[in-house]
Amino acid sequence: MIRRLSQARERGIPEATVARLPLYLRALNGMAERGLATVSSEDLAVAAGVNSAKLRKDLSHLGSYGTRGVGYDVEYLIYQISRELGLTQDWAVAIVGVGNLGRALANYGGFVSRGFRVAALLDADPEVVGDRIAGLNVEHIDELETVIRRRGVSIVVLATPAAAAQQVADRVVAAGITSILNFAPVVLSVPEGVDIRKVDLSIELQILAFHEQRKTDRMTGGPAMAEEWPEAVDL
Amino acid sequence: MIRRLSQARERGIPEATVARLPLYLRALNGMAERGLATVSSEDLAVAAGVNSAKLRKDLSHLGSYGTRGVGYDVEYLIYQISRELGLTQDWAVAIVGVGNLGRALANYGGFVSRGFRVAALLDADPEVVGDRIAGLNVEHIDELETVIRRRGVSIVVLATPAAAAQQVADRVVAAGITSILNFAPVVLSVPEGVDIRKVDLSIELQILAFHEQRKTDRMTGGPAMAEEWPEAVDL
DNA sequence: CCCACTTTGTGCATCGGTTCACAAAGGGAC
DNA sequence: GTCCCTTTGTGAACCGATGCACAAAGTGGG
Ligand SMILES: NC(=O)c1ccc[n+]([C@@H]2O[C@H](COP(=O)([O-])OP(=O)(O)OC[C@H]3O[C@@H](n4cnc5c(N)ncnc54)[C@H](O)[C@@H]3O)[C@@H](O)[C@H]2O)c1
Ligand SMILES: NC(=O)c1ccc[n+]([C@@H]2O[C@H](COP(=O)([O-])OP(=O)(O)OC[C@H]3O[C@@H](n4cnc5c(N)ncnc54)[C@H](O)[C@@H]3O)[C@@H](O)[C@H]2O)c1
Repeated sequence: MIRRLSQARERGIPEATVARLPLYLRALNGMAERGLATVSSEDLAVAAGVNSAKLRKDLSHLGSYGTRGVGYDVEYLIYQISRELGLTQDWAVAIVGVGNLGRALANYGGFVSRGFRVAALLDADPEVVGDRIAGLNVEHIDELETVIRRRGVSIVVLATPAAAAQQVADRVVAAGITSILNFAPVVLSVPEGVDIRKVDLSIELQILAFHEQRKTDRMTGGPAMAEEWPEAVDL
Repeated sequence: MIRRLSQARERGIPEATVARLPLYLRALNGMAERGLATVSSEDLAVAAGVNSAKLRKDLSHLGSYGTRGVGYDVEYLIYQISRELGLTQDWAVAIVGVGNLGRALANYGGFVSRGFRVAALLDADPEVVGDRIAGLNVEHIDELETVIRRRGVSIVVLATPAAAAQQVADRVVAAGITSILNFAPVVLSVPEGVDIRKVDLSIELQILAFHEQRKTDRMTGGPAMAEEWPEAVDL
């Protein structure tokens, strides 16, 4: 029987769901390696660290791929999620800014594993340009447009200093890129239609610090309520 | 006049707000450097890339620190947000797993700038132990408990391979740590009360790929509807 | 001192996302 | 074929977050 496309398919998958699909995919891959043929929403939910009702609702947005009384076919679900995420094609990624972080990313194996391929490394520093890292030549940022076109790059990872990030982002966007992963601690401004995701270590640590402070406050009997502004600063 | 503590203070700041405070703080620091004394919610919102009503509501959770008709005092607001986030104290951070990524993190300057201090580097590989990185000796993972206690570490950054992450997390938690930033692509299971934040490159790329696919699909006239499962796989 | 102007702080409607709970679907035993 | 058991898919209630819109508060000018 040809499976009916649920009306949910095509008509926008919720953003929160999209963000969890890679998690399910990772859990499923682990299960496939261990030779499991089917999995229940309950088991998969546990492996992915989410609630099983949420998992079922998420999957229902892709279509009706489970079998009541049985669960989901592991391989089939891997294929469906991969396809939905666009991982059945391979994506050429360029890393701009080959410093501490850029090098770590370039050398990172887990990158390649799932549809992503580092296709170019670019930097502005003549000292760095020409270096061979993870089998790739570091090219000069002046070549940006050419490299993007020639290698079919569609995702750019920004690992330059904060001061250069906006300027590089502008060039990258002008070159036709619409997907950017930004590691620099700045709010990038880009035109409508360009997707930016950011990874910000410092923000993550600050959020942890906030909660950590709450925990220790609670133990030591609450924060020092008095101290609001140590030396009264005239507003 | 002593400022009244709003009832919102102390009684839980929304998680979404907490996640944005570091953003406001960063924008404010930039403004302070440029010598601005006060800022309106509108200007600050633009600098932080959010809606101004949201910004005002966020700040209102900390207290009533603005002046109608004028805006917010930059220095004062920096202090209030810093205090709320717990950045007026300094936090000792340990990095476990000193490979590609761990090294980049250890060498990262922006780390120290705001209340965080890398206090220890730990690894299991005898080849790596003893290396001097960013002025710190890499210590053996066996010393974990001692190092955490002696240096007053309260936040641990996990940069080990995925396979080791859960095991290391267990030890770290047993040593009394309740805040972990995890770079390994695994769902860590930890007891109630332990906060985990994760940074997952691969997930970010997959989310970008999803949207990128949608964009190109739209241009090429929608996805190939027929192909649902290339070679019918028997369920 | 009053008035016009600016900008905050928030009540309220709305929205997206989560969770519960259950009817419907399918499998397997006999 | 019938019955029982398991598990999906989803309606509906709920919850937190967002954004509009405006009254209240404060500034500065005359
Ligand atoms: N290293 C980390 O662990 C870490 C963690 C979090 C965030 N970050 C952020 O990631 C970014 C990179 O960090 P890093 O430690 O690798 O810095 P880095 O200084 O080691 O490397 C930056 C690289 O970008 C290059 N560059 C500068 N301007 C450029 C331009 N216009 N075009 C192309 N390349 C340019 C430099 O030549 C250098 O090689 C920074 O914004 C940093 O704040 C780094
Ligand atoms: N490098 C990247 O750009 C990148 C990006 C995203 C995610 N990650 C993830 O970050 C983690 C680290 O990546 P990497 O590239 O630095 O890997 P790596 O192999 O270069 O480094 C891992 C380090 O952890 C150490 N280690 C192993 N077991 C340990 C244990 N039980 N206790 C303490 N240390 C132990 C190893 O000796 C090694 O030095 C991995 O989980 C990886 O998937 C890395």
